[in-house]
Amino acid sequence: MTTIKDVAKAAGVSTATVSAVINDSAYVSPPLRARVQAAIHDLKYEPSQMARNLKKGRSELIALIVADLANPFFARMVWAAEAAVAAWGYSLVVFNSDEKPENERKALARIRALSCDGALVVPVGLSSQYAQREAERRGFPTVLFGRVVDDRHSDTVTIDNVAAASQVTNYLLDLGHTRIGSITGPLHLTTGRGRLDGMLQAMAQRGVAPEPGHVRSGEFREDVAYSVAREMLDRPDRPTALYVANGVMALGVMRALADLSIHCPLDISIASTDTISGI
Amino acid sequence: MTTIKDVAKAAGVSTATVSAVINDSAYVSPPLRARVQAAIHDLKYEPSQMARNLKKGRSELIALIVADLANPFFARMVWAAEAAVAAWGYSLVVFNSDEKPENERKALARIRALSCDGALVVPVGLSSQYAQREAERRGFPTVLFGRVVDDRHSDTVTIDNVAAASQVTNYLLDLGHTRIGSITGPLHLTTGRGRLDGMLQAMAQRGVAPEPGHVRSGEFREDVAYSVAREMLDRPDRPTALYVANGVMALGVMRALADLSIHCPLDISIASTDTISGI
DNA sequence: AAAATGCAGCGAAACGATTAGCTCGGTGTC
DNA sequence: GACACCGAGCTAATCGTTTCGCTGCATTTT
Repeated sequence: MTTIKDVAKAAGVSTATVSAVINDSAYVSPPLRARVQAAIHDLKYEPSQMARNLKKGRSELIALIVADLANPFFARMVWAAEAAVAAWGYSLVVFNSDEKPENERKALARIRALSCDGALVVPVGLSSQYAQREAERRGFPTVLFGRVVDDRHSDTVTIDNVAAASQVTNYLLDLGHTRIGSITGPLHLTTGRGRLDGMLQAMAQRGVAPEPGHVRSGEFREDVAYSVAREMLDRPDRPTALYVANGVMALGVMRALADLSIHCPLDISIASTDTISGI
Repeated sequence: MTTIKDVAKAAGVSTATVSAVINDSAYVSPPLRARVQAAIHDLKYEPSQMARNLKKGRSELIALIVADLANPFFARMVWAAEAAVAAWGYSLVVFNSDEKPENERKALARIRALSCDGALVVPVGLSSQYAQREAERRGFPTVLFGRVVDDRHSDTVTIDNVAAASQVTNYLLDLGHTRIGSITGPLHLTTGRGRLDGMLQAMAQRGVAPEPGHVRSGEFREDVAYSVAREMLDRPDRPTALYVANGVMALGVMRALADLSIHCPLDISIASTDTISGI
């Protein structure tokens, strides 16, 4: 590999001058600058990002840890994050915690080792762990996404899950449904608990109570939603409308409907938070 | 940050010994080893991956350049690639060329600068550019995925597009269809050209000729497929079956069908290479 | 003319690790 | 007892940059 020293030698200048030319960090007279640039070109020199990183203590790397890369919603996040960081000259390192705290922990360790300049994390959300981890994160730019953890020291981007669920439930109520069921996510996550709460609130406000068997929780997975839906819907007293916690689960529900020959929207209404294209 | 020197000082040994303990690269007597480990623990020392990289010339980073991160098919590739590299202790840096050669070129440059240890690339596929780039890539472990470019020096993973399209077309023919149309991808890509060729071959072998207006090409995009499908299908002489080049385009076609109140599979059969969940 | 100023460019010390080569004391052999 | 040998641990060079502080030289000020 050709280094800055080779370039310096070829151009008959010091490495400091080459560096100045590369980074435009100091005035270099036109003739020297030209010689340096010619040498860079001739030798096909490219600065080593690694050496630069070591010296500057920054890596121009941003990390993204998502809770489930197989979920199209989070896959879309990769797309968005890549575009954003690329626009600033950074590169994106992607990790999948797969909803496992252990994987998230490993990823965070690796991120520190790589000296990433910042991290975007969809936390797996066991708040106790975050408390202990908070100290480590202190001073390291981290933004939590989607799920709120009990950690008042981290910037977090999320939606108002309760309000969202409440709105969608009211919409179903307005359509005239009274037998509304729900398949929600894990209740230890705000995206699970909050959406369920919002739905229950909306129904309570209208004086409607969901039947016990019509409200079920599960993981944010297509197959889980499928099983739950098959079970819940394969009975005469099934709900006439279903609020499903997220897009992936809605897919599972749709598959269950197809298998049970229940037609949507003819026989049942399905609503969900965060749809994914294809539904 | 705490460095290897701090640890060495705290443990009363040289940095070489600390390094030996960390990497298990040389015998260190139990007492010293214990002291070093204690110091590492006390100081919460973590080796700087960057410094290590610089010295060893490897980054433990694998790059992935996909042609379109918004396409669920490639998003799924991110999932698979992340899992694979993580299993080997590497991390995945993701780039989106967005089907633009210029972006791909930039990503490749960045990958070299970051000293990634290898790259997985879904090439945008203008072969001329690859020829000129081949020299740069020489010696750099690169695997091309999905699309074959005119470059006999790169390892490539792909499917037999012609055979795949041929099979699916034969299936449609077996169902009794004769008015089969196709919406294919860009013809400068093997995933575009090959799939069209396979379809035409299969039809020719059965003595069936597609109608001119029933074979159209476009970009691998949902909206493009939608427009083309609307136009092609909103006529009385529309095909009774359609072979669509990929999953994203099939989504667009399905949307067009819904808008035109054409029912699938009642009124028309739709087949595609690489479905995406949700259809 | 001497002193002061400005400035282009250089030399060398970092950054934080790995590792080749050396030292130094203890064993084993003749 | 002299010699070679061995093995644990250290010293210092190295990876490829950036950057602080210095050197001369040319110009301006007194």
